[in-house]
Amino acid sequence: MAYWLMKSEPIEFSIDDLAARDVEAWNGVRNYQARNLLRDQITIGDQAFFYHSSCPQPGIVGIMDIVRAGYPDPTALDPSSPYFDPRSDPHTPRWYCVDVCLHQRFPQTIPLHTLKACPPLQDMPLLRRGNRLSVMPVTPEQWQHIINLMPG
DNA sequence: GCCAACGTTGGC
DNA sequence: GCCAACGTTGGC
Repeated sequence: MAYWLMKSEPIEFSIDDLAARDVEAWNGVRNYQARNLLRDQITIGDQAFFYHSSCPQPGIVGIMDIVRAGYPDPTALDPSSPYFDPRSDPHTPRWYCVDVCLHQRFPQTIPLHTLKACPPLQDMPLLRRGNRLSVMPVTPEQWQHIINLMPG
């Protein structure tokens, strides 16, 4: 049982979009470091924070359950997909995805500036300068600290 | 829209 | 294998 944080631009895919689905493939990740996590580390029963990036209020908006471990990302092989990678080979998959479902939508966003103000969270990759990882690990301590930031 | 930071590409 | 150029990310 491990914890993660996954970013999405809400203009592309938001927590509202996820709430409308039973299960959603978290696909389109095209970064090798994130790919390795999706392929090798993230598994059924793990949980992940849903993070909204590149938007008016960047921050954590809810929790997802991982319901299927890493498998080859079909969008990489689909010429009609915006995530199509012409160099992908079906026999040696380059990109991976996992399936997620919504566990909880927070009543309000935990904004990035709130996370930045928490000393126990300063080691999160999310808060490192220039960080660009869209899938990253969260320690149990960080996870609990963030949960405790929610009112109620 | 700006720009810093970073990953990827490709020439050599 | 180096490294400059380029494209992308993402906060502000």
